[in-house]
Amino acid sequence: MIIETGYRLADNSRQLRRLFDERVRCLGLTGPQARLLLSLERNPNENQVFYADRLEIEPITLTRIVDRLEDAGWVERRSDPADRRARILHLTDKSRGIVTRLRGIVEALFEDMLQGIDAAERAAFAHALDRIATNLAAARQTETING
Amino acid sequence: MIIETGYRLADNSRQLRRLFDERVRCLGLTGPQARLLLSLERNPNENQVFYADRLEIEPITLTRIVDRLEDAGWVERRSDPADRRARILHLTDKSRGIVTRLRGIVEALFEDMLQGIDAAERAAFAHALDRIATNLAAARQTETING
DNA sequence: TGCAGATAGTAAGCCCCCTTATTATATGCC
DNA sequence: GGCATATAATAAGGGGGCTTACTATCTGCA
Repeated sequence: MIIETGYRLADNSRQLRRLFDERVRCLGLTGPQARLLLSLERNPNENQVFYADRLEIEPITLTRIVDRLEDAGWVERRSDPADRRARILHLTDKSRGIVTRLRGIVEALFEDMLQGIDAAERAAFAHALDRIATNLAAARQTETING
Repeated sequence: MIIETGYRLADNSRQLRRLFDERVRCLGLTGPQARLLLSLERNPNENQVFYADRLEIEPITLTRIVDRLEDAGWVERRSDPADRRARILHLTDKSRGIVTRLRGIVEALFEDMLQGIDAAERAAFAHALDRIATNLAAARQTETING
């Protein structure tokens, strides 16, 4: 029972990720690229470390994503006048119009996902997810300290 | 609210995957390699297409994983006498002993994850996950037909 | 029988993710 | 002021995921 629940959680999120990737593909974006653009709109004018932290990926991983987005004109790196090591990321005119569509895709996706689940169930589900997030964070913390 | 729940689901599963990857790493295995070994024990004597289907990855992806597992002596490819195109995958003496430990890691992982969630909550959670799986499968089905 | 279409496995090439290591710059403390 | 430490970004290199395309083989049907 526990095993099944664990596998089901992992499977669901893989499907969720795939569906998102498929739906943003028609915009010429990969999933991670779209996630960065969304993050860039929600929290503008930050450096690369900030967004790597937000997306929970390593800075080097973000660097490569930004490389491709910059090549394609979706994103611009500008020097931070206050810190010569840092680069501030900016949306471009090209990408600014797309982000609205991305938000629509995200909302539709989550709506599709939760269809047929009523408010009470959704609340219980969200609560369980919260607890799981806490448990997983604690487990990783323990790992880091002991291992 | 919906958005938060969607993001939380995606985040949780990323954490779950990471924790699994970290815990099998001390055995000298990557996450996908460990998942294949577990699948290989549960359903022995099948060909590569079968396991690709089980792990929900493309055959070419499985090919590369098997390449590395075979190089490291964790897995053996044998010709299928009934179909000259196919290769049957086998555990080796080296890997057979490890799979028990892998099962223990999976059980502990899911236990850690669900800690503090009582039986009724777990059942409701599992039920919601079922519904979500159905919804996501339906959405991907629609996608495939229309797009 | 014989050919068309399906299937098993793999190659090439792209993107994402990581660990480890390097360079340039900031910061903190003596 | 000067040095140790921390931080921002990137490079190198490996594993894993994909799409597209190819070969070998099997299967089904005329």
